[in-house]
Amino acid sequence: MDEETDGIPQNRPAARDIDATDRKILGVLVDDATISYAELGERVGLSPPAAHERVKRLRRSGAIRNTAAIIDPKAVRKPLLAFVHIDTKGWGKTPELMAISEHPEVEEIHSVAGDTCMLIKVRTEDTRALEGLLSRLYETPGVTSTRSYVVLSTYLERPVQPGITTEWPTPRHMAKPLY
Amino acid sequence: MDEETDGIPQNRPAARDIDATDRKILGVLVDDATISYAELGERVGLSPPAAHERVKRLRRSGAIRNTAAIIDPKAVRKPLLAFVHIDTKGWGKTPELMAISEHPEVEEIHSVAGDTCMLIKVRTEDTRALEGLLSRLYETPGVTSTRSYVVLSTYLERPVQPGITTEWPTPRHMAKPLY
DNA sequence: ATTGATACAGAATTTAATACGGTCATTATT
DNA sequence: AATAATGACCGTATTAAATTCTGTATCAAT
Repeated sequence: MDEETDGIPQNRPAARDIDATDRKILGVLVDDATISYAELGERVGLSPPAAHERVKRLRRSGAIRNTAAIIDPKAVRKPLLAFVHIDTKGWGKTPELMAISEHPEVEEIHSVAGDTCMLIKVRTEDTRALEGLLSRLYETPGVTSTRSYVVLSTYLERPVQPGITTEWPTPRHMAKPLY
Repeated sequence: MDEETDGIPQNRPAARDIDATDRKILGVLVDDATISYAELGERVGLSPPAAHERVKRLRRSGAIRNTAAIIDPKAVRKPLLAFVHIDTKGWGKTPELMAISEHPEVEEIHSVAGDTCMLIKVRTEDTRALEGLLSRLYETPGVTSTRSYVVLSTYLERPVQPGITTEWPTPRHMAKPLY
Protein backbone atom coordinates (compact mmCIF):
# COMPACT_ATOMS: atom_id res chain seq x y z
CA MET A 1 0.00 0.00 0.00
CA ASP A 2 2.64 2.53 -1.02
CA GLU A 3 0.85 5.82 -1.26
CA GLU A 4 1.89 8.20 -4.01
CA THR A 5 0.68 11.75 -4.23
CA ASP A 6 -0.90 10.54 -7.43
CA GLY A 7 -0.73 7.58 -9.75
CA ILE A 8 2.18 8.81 -11.85
CA PRO A 9 5.62 7.72 -10.62
CA GLN A 10 7.53 10.75 -9.35
CA ASN A 11 11.10 11.70 -9.94
CA ARG A 12 12.55 10.26 -6.80
CA PRO A 13 15.35 11.93 -4.81
CA ALA A 14 18.15 9.86 -6.40
CA ALA A 15 17.54 6.41 -4.93
CA ARG A 16 20.53 5.26 -2.92
CA ASP A 17 22.80 2.74 -4.55
CA ILE A 18 22.00 -0.94 -4.44
CA ASP A 19 24.37 -2.69 -2.04
CA ALA A 20 25.32 -6.32 -1.55
CA THR A 21 22.40 -6.98 0.80
CA ASP A 22 19.98 -5.53 -1.74
CA ARG A 23 21.39 -7.81 -4.41
CA LYS A 24 20.98 -10.78 -2.11
CA ILE A 25 17.36 -9.77 -1.53
CA LEU A 26 16.72 -9.40 -5.25
CA GLY A 27 18.31 -12.76 -5.87
CA VAL A 28 16.02 -14.41 -3.35
CA LEU A 29 12.88 -12.67 -4.58
CA VAL A 30 13.54 -13.41 -8.23
CA ASP A 31 13.59 -17.02 -7.25
CA ASP A 32 10.53 -16.93 -5.00
CA ALA A 33 8.59 -13.87 -3.94
CA THR A 34 6.05 -15.75 -1.84
CA ILE A 35 8.29 -16.23 1.21
CA SER A 36 7.66 -14.26 4.39
CA TYR A 37 9.78 -11.34 5.47
CA ALA A 38 10.95 -13.46 8.38
CA GLU A 39 12.29 -16.05 5.94
CA LEU A 40 13.75 -13.39 3.68
CA GLY A 41 15.41 -11.67 6.62
CA GLU A 42 16.92 -14.90 7.80
CA ARG A 43 18.40 -15.65 4.39
CA VAL A 44 20.05 -12.25 4.05
CA GLY A 45 20.84 -11.65 7.71
CA LEU A 46 18.23 -9.07 8.74
CA SER A 47 15.25 -8.83 11.07
CA PRO A 48 11.83 -9.15 9.43
CA PRO A 49 11.02 -5.43 9.63
CA ALA A 50 14.46 -4.50 8.28
CA ALA A 51 14.03 -6.86 5.35
CA HIS A 52 10.60 -5.37 4.81
CA GLU A 53 12.05 -1.86 4.76
CA ARG A 54 14.63 -2.86 2.18
CA VAL A 55 12.03 -4.41 -0.08
CA LYS A 56 9.81 -1.35 0.18
CA ARG A 57 12.74 0.82 -0.82
CA LEU A 58 13.60 -1.45 -3.74
CA ARG A 59 10.03 -1.15 -4.90
CA ARG A 60 9.93 2.62 -4.53
CA SER A 61 13.21 3.05 -6.36
CA GLY A 62 11.95 0.88 -9.20
CA ALA A 63 14.60 -1.81 -8.82
CA ILE A 64 11.72 -4.19 -8.24
CA ARG A 65 9.37 -3.27 -11.04
CA ASN A 66 6.67 -5.67 -10.12
CA THR A 67 5.92 -8.93 -8.37
CA ALA A 68 4.24 -11.24 -10.81
CA ALA A 69 3.04 -14.77 -11.28
CA ILE A 70 5.05 -16.52 -13.99
CA ILE A 71 2.65 -18.41 -16.20
CA ASP A 72 3.34 -21.56 -18.14
CA PRO A 73 2.47 -20.67 -21.75
CA LYS A 74 1.24 -24.21 -22.38
CA ALA A 75 -1.29 -23.88 -19.56
CA VAL A 76 -2.99 -21.01 -21.35
CA ARG A 77 -2.56 -22.79 -24.68
CA LYS A 78 -0.07 -20.43 -26.25
CA PRO A 79 2.80 -22.81 -26.93
CA LEU A 80 3.91 -21.19 -30.17
CA LEU A 81 6.70 -18.69 -29.74
CA ALA A 82 8.13 -16.67 -32.59
CA PHE A 83 10.47 -13.78 -33.19
CA VAL A 84 9.46 -11.33 -35.87
CA HIS A 85 11.59 -8.76 -37.67
CA ILE A 86 9.72 -5.65 -38.71
CA ASP A 87 11.12 -3.17 -41.16
CA THR A 88 11.19 0.29 -39.63
CA LYS A 89 12.28 2.55 -42.48
CA GLY A 90 11.08 6.10 -41.90
CA TRP A 91 9.52 5.71 -38.49
CA GLY A 92 8.52 8.36 -36.01
CA LYS A 93 8.78 5.73 -33.25
CA THR A 94 6.02 6.33 -30.73
CA PRO A 95 2.79 5.98 -32.71
CA GLU A 96 4.02 2.92 -34.59
CA LEU A 97 5.26 1.34 -31.37
CA MET A 98 1.96 1.99 -29.66
CA ALA A 99 0.15 0.39 -32.57
CA ILE A 100 2.31 -2.70 -32.36
CA SER A 101 2.02 -3.04 -28.60
CA GLU A 102 -1.75 -3.02 -29.01
CA HIS A 103 -1.52 -6.61 -30.16
CA PRO A 104 -1.69 -8.61 -26.95
CA GLU A 105 0.32 -11.49 -28.40
CA VAL A 106 3.37 -9.20 -28.52
CA GLU A 107 5.58 -9.73 -25.49
CA GLU A 108 8.68 -7.75 -26.34
CA ILE A 109 9.70 -4.97 -28.73
CA HIS A 110 13.38 -4.22 -29.28
CA SER A 111 15.27 -1.93 -31.59
CA VAL A 112 18.27 -3.76 -33.02
CA ALA A 113 21.65 -2.34 -33.98
CA GLY A 114 22.92 -3.04 -37.47
CA ASP A 115 19.64 -2.93 -39.33
CA THR A 116 16.59 -0.67 -39.66
CA CYS A 117 14.31 -3.12 -37.95
CA MET A 118 12.52 -4.02 -34.78
CA LEU A 119 12.71 -7.44 -33.23
CA ILE A 120 9.48 -8.46 -31.54
CA LYS A 121 8.67 -11.58 -29.59
CA VAL A 122 5.18 -12.99 -29.97
CA ARG A 123 3.32 -15.95 -28.51
CA THR A 124 0.26 -17.57 -30.01
CA GLU A 125 -1.81 -20.72 -29.75
CA ASP A 126 -0.74 -22.22 -33.08
CA THR A 127 0.54 -21.42 -36.55
CA ARG A 128 -2.84 -20.20 -37.74
CA ALA A 129 -3.00 -17.68 -34.93
CA LEU A 130 0.53 -16.60 -35.80
CA GLU A 131 -0.54 -16.20 -39.42
CA GLY A 132 -3.45 -14.05 -38.28
CA LEU A 133 -1.23 -11.92 -36.11
CA LEU A 134 1.28 -11.43 -38.92
CA SER A 135 -1.42 -10.26 -41.30
CA ARG A 136 -2.77 -7.90 -38.65
CA LEU A 137 0.74 -6.61 -38.07
CA TYR A 138 1.15 -6.09 -41.77
CA GLU A 139 -1.97 -3.94 -41.74
CA THR A 140 -0.59 -1.89 -38.86
CA PRO A 141 0.55 1.58 -40.00
CA GLY A 142 4.33 1.80 -40.30
CA VAL A 143 4.87 -1.89 -40.86
CA THR A 144 6.07 -2.45 -44.41
CA SER A 145 7.54 -5.91 -44.11
CA THR A 146 7.79 -8.74 -41.60
CA ARG A 147 9.97 -11.82 -41.34
CA SER A 148 9.19 -14.37 -38.69
CA TYR A 149 11.22 -17.08 -37.00
CA VAL A 150 9.27 -19.78 -35.25
CA VAL A 151 10.85 -21.28 -32.17
CA LEU A 152 10.91 -25.05 -32.24
CA SER A 153 11.85 -25.60 -28.62
CA THR A 154 12.76 -23.41 -25.73
CA TYR A 155 15.37 -24.78 -23.39
CA LEU A 156 15.76 -21.91 -20.99
CA GLU A 157 13.66 -18.96 -19.93
CA ARG A 158 14.73 -17.23 -16.78
CA PRO A 159 14.30 -13.77 -15.31
CA VAL A 160 17.01 -11.17 -14.92
CA GLN A 161 19.39 -12.37 -12.26
CA PRO A 162 20.81 -9.66 -10.05
CA GLY A 163 24.34 -9.60 -8.77
CA ILE A 164 26.17 -11.50 -11.44
CA THR A 165 28.35 -9.07 -13.32
CA THR A 166 28.01 -6.59 -10.50
CA GLU A 167 29.47 -8.97 -7.91
CA TRP A 168 32.88 -8.53 -9.52
CA PRO A 169 35.50 -7.52 -7.01
CA THR A 170 36.93 -5.03 -9.49
CA PRO A 171 35.06 -1.73 -9.55
CA ARG A 172 34.31 -0.24 -12.95
CA HIS A 173 37.06 2.37 -12.95
CA MET A 174 39.68 -0.36 -12.53
CA ALA A 175 38.64 -2.21 -15.65
CA LYS A 176 40.72 -0.16 -18.07
CA PRO A 177 40.25 -0.92 -21.73
CA LEU A 178 43.55 -1.48 -23.52
CA TYR A 179 42.35 0.02 -26.78
CA MET B 1 4.03 -24.14 1.85
CA ASP B 2 2.93 -26.81 -0.62
CA GLU B 3 4.31 -30.06 0.66
CA GLU B 4 5.42 -32.62 -1.90
CA THR B 5 6.38 -36.13 -0.97
CA ASP B 6 9.77 -35.06 -2.21
CA GLY B 7 11.35 -32.23 -4.16
CA ILE B 8 10.69 -33.65 -7.62
CA PRO B 9 7.37 -32.60 -9.20
CA GLN B 10 5.16 -35.68 -9.51
CA ASN B 11 3.05 -36.75 -12.43
CA ARG B 12 -0.20 -35.20 -11.35
CA PRO B 13 -3.62 -36.80 -11.91
CA ALA B 14 -4.30 -34.91 -15.14
CA ALA B 15 -4.86 -31.38 -13.86
CA ARG B 16 -8.39 -30.22 -14.64
CA ASP B 17 -8.74 -27.74 -17.46
CA ILE B 18 -8.24 -24.05 -16.90
CA ASP B 19 -11.57 -22.26 -16.97
CA ALA B 20 -12.55 -18.62 -17.39
CA THR B 21 -12.19 -17.88 -13.68
CA ASP B 22 -8.71 -19.38 -13.67
CA ARG B 23 -7.73 -17.18 -16.58
CA LYS B 24 -9.06 -14.14 -14.76
CA ILE B 25 -6.99 -15.11 -11.74
CA LEU B 26 -3.89 -15.55 -13.86
CA GLY B 27 -4.51 -12.21 -15.50
CA VAL B 28 -4.68 -10.49 -12.14
CA LEU B 29 -1.64 -12.24 -10.71
CA VAL B 30 0.51 -11.58 -13.74
CA ASP B 31 -0.18 -7.94 -13.16
CA ASP B 32 0.34 -7.97 -9.40
CA ALA B 33 0.89 -11.00 -7.22
CA THR B 34 1.19 -9.06 -3.96
CA ILE B 35 -2.54 -8.55 -3.45
CA SER B 36 -4.40 -10.44 -0.74
CA TYR B 37 -6.68 -13.37 -1.47
CA ALA B 38 -9.56 -11.18 -0.31
CA GLU B 39 -8.73 -8.65 -3.01
CA LEU B 40 -8.17 -11.35 -5.60
CA GLY B 41 -11.45 -13.04 -4.69
CA GLU B 42 -13.31 -9.77 -5.02
CA ARG B 43 -11.89 -9.12 -8.47
CA VAL B 44 -12.83 -12.52 -9.84
CA GLY B 45 -16.02 -13.05 -7.86
CA LEU B 46 -14.96 -15.57 -5.23
CA SER B 47 -14.59 -15.73 -1.47
CA PRO B 48 -11.02 -15.44 -0.16
CA PRO B 49 -10.66 -19.16 0.63
CA ALA B 50 -12.06 -20.15 -2.76
CA ALA B 51 -9.63 -17.84 -4.51
CA HIS B 52 -6.87 -19.32 -2.39
CA GLU B 53 -7.87 -22.84 -3.39
CA ARG B 54 -7.79 -21.92 -7.05
CA VAL B 55 -4.37 -20.39 -6.80
CA LYS B 56 -3.03 -23.42 -4.95
CA ARG B 57 -4.38 -25.64 -7.70
CA LEU B 58 -2.87 -23.45 -10.41
CA ARG B 59 0.46 -23.73 -8.64
CA ARG B 60 0.22 -27.48 -8.23
CA SER B 61 -0.74 -28.00 -11.84
CA GLY B 62 2.19 -25.89 -12.95
CA ALA B 63 0.09 -23.22 -14.66
CA ILE B 64 1.71 -20.78 -12.24
CA ARG B 65 5.35 -21.75 -12.49
CA ASN B 66 6.41 -19.43 -9.72
CA THR B 67 5.91 -16.00 -8.26
CA ALA B 68 8.85 -13.74 -8.85
CA ALA B 69 10.05 -10.20 -8.38
CA ILE B 70 10.59 -8.54 -11.76
CA ILE B 71 13.87 -6.67 -11.62
CA ASP B 72 14.82 -3.55 -13.53
CA PRO B 73 17.98 -4.53 -15.43
CA LYS B 74 19.34 -1.00 -15.06
CA ALA B 75 19.09 -1.23 -11.28
CA VAL B 76 21.51 -4.14 -11.26
CA ARG B 77 23.60 -2.45 -13.94
CA LYS B 78 22.96 -4.84 -16.78
CA PRO B 79 21.46 -2.51 -19.35
CA LEU B 80 22.99 -4.22 -22.38
CA LEU B 81 20.71 -6.73 -24.01
CA ALA B 82 21.73 -8.83 -27.00
CA PHE B 83 20.47 -11.74 -29.03
CA VAL B 84 23.09 -14.25 -30.14
CA HIS B 85 22.84 -16.86 -32.87
CA ILE B 86 24.87 -19.97 -32.19
CA ASP B 87 25.63 -22.53 -34.86
CA THR B 88 24.46 -25.95 -33.76
CA LYS B 89 25.75 -28.27 -36.48
CA GLY B 90 26.18 -31.77 -35.11
CA TRP B 91 24.78 -31.28 -31.65
CA GLY B 92 23.69 -33.88 -29.17
CA LYS B 93 21.56 -31.22 -27.49
CA THR B 94 21.69 -31.75 -23.75
CA PRO B 95 25.37 -31.40 -22.83
CA GLU B 96 25.87 -28.39 -25.07
CA LEU B 97 22.71 -26.75 -23.74
CA MET B 98 23.80 -27.35 -20.18
CA ALA B 99 27.17 -25.80 -20.95
CA ILE B 100 25.51 -22.72 -22.41
CA SER B 101 23.03 -22.30 -19.58
CA GLU B 102 25.98 -22.30 -17.17
CA HIS B 103 26.67 -18.72 -18.20
CA PRO B 104 24.49 -16.68 -15.89
CA GLU B 105 24.14 -13.86 -18.40
CA VAL B 106 22.08 -16.16 -20.61
CA GLU B 107 18.37 -15.59 -20.07
CA GLU B 108 16.79 -17.60 -22.82
CA ILE B 109 17.76 -20.44 -25.17
CA HIS B 110 15.56 -21.24 -28.16
CA SER B 111 15.86 -23.59 -31.08
CA VAL B 112 14.80 -21.83 -34.27
CA ALA B 113 13.10 -23.30 -37.32
CA GLY B 114 14.72 -22.74 -40.70
CA ASP B 115 18.34 -22.81 -39.66
CA THR B 116 20.71 -25.01 -37.68
CA CYS B 117 21.10 -22.52 -34.90
CA MET B 118 20.10 -21.55 -31.41
CA LEU B 119 18.88 -18.10 -30.53
CA ILE B 120 19.95 -17.02 -27.08
CA LYS B 121 19.16 -13.84 -25.18
CA VAL B 122 21.88 -12.42 -22.99
CA ARG B 123 22.15 -9.42 -20.70
CA THR B 124 25.38 -7.80 -19.59
CA GLU B 125 26.69 -4.65 -17.98
CA ASP B 126 28.33 -3.22 -21.09
CA THR B 127 29.92 -4.09 -24.42
CA ARG B 128 33.12 -5.33 -22.82
CA ALA B 129 31.17 -7.79 -20.70
CA LEU B 130 29.32 -8.90 -23.82
CA GLU B 131 32.63 -9.37 -25.58
CA GLY B 132 33.87 -11.45 -22.66
CA LEU B 133 30.74 -13.56 -22.69
CA LEU B 134 30.99 -14.12 -26.43
CA SER B 135 34.56 -15.32 -26.16
CA ARG B 136 33.59 -17.60 -23.29
CA LEU B 137 30.72 -18.92 -25.37
CA TYR B 138 33.08 -19.51 -28.24
CA GLU B 139 35.23 -21.63 -25.95
CA THR B 140 32.18 -23.63 -24.88
CA PRO B 141 32.17 -27.13 -26.40
CA GLY B 142 29.76 -27.40 -29.31
CA VAL B 143 29.80 -23.71 -30.18
CA THR B 144 31.49 -23.23 -33.53
CA SER B 145 30.28 -19.77 -34.44
CA THR B 146 28.33 -16.91 -32.92
CA ARG B 147 26.64 -13.87 -34.34
CA SER B 148 25.30 -11.25 -31.98
CA TYR B 149 22.71 -8.51 -32.32
CA VAL B 150 22.84 -5.76 -29.74
CA VAL B 151 19.55 -4.22 -28.74
CA LEU B 152 19.59 -0.44 -28.90
CA SER B 153 16.36 0.18 -27.03
CA THR B 154 13.64 -1.96 -25.61
CA TYR B 155 10.15 -0.58 -25.87
CA LEU B 156 8.14 -3.38 -24.40
CA GLU B 157 8.82 -6.30 -22.10
CA ARG B 158 5.82 -7.98 -20.63
CA PRO B 159 5.04 -11.39 -19.21
CA VAL B 160 2.82 -14.01 -20.83
CA GLN B 161 -0.74 -12.77 -20.71
CA PRO B 162 -3.33 -15.45 -20.14
CA GLY B 163 -6.72 -15.52 -21.78
CA ILE B 164 -6.08 -13.71 -25.00
CA THR B 165 -6.29 -16.19 -27.81
CA THR B 166 -8.02 -18.60 -25.48
CA GLU B 167 -10.91 -16.23 -24.78
CA TRP B 168 -12.17 -16.85 -28.29
CA PRO B 169 -15.80 -17.86 -28.31
CA THR B 170 -15.05 -20.53 -30.94
CA PRO B 171 -13.73 -23.76 -29.46
CA ARG B 172 -10.76 -25.36 -31.17
CA HIS B 173 -12.68 -28.03 -33.04
CA MET B 174 -14.78 -25.39 -34.79
CA ALA B 175 -11.80 -23.64 -36.30
CA LYS B 176 -11.46 -25.89 -39.32
CA PRO B 177 -8.48 -25.19 -41.54
CA LEU B 178 -9.47 -24.93 -45.18
CA TYR B 179 -6.28 -26.48 -46.48
C1' DA C 1 31.14 17.71 20.30
C1' DT C 2 26.38 18.09 18.42
C1' DT C 3 22.88 17.50 15.33
C1' DG C 4 20.45 14.94 11.84
C1' DA C 5 19.64 11.08 9.16
C1' DT C 6 19.62 6.20 8.36
C1' DA C 7 19.41 1.37 9.32
C1' DC C 8 18.26 -1.67 12.38
C1' DA C 9 16.05 -4.74 16.20
C1' DG C 10 12.30 -5.97 19.35
C1' DA C 11 7.65 -5.64 20.87
C1' DA C 12 2.78 -4.61 19.92
C1' DT C 13 -0.94 -4.41 16.83
C1' DT C 14 -3.39 -5.05 12.79
C1' DT C 15 -4.28 -7.69 8.87
C1' DA C 16 -4.08 -11.59 6.00
C1' DA C 17 -3.33 -16.56 5.27
C1' DT C 18 -4.78 -20.94 6.41
C1' DA C 19 -7.58 -24.68 8.43
C1' DC C 20 -12.05 -26.38 9.41
C1' DG C 21 -16.81 -27.62 9.08
C1' DG C 22 -21.07 -27.57 6.30
C1' DT C 23 -23.91 -26.84 1.94
C1' DC C 24 -24.94 -27.39 -2.75
C1' DA C 25 -24.43 -29.06 -7.39
C1' DT C 26 -22.49 -32.27 -10.47
C1' DT C 27 -20.83 -36.74 -11.73
C1' DA C 28 -20.25 -41.87 -11.05
C1' DT C 29 -21.91 -46.11 -9.44
C1' DT C 30 -25.07 -49.54 -8.28
C1' DA D 1 -33.57 -43.96 -11.09
C1' DA D 2 -31.59 -43.74 -6.56
C1' DT D 3 -27.53 -43.00 -4.16
C1' DA D 4 -22.86 -42.38 -3.17
C1' DA D 5 -18.78 -39.64 -4.11
C1' DT D 6 -16.61 -35.78 -5.56
C1' DG D 7 -15.53 -31.02 -6.14
C1' DA D 8 -16.27 -26.09 -5.53
C1' DC D 9 -17.73 -22.99 -2.74
C1' DC D 10 -18.85 -20.01 1.58
C1' DG D 11 -18.64 -18.55 6.48
C1' DT D 12 -16.18 -18.84 10.58
C1' DA D 13 -12.20 -19.78 13.62
C1' DT D 14 -7.47 -19.99 14.21
C1' DT D 15 -2.85 -19.24 13.22
C1' DA D 16 0.74 -16.72 11.08
C1' DA D 17 2.56 -12.86 8.87
C1' DA D 18 2.59 -8.00 7.68
C1' DT D 19 2.87 -3.64 9.46
C1' DT D 20 3.41 -0.09 12.88
C1' DC D 21 5.70 1.85 16.63
C1' DT D 22 9.50 2.94 19.64
C1' DG D 23 14.08 2.99 21.05
C1' DT D 24 19.16 2.48 19.90
C1' DA D 25 23.51 2.40 17.39
C1' DT D 26 26.13 4.25 13.56
C1' DC D 27 27.69 7.50 10.44
C1' DA D 28 28.06 12.12 8.14
C1' DA D 29 27.89 16.75 8.21
C1' DT D 30 27.91 20.91 10.76
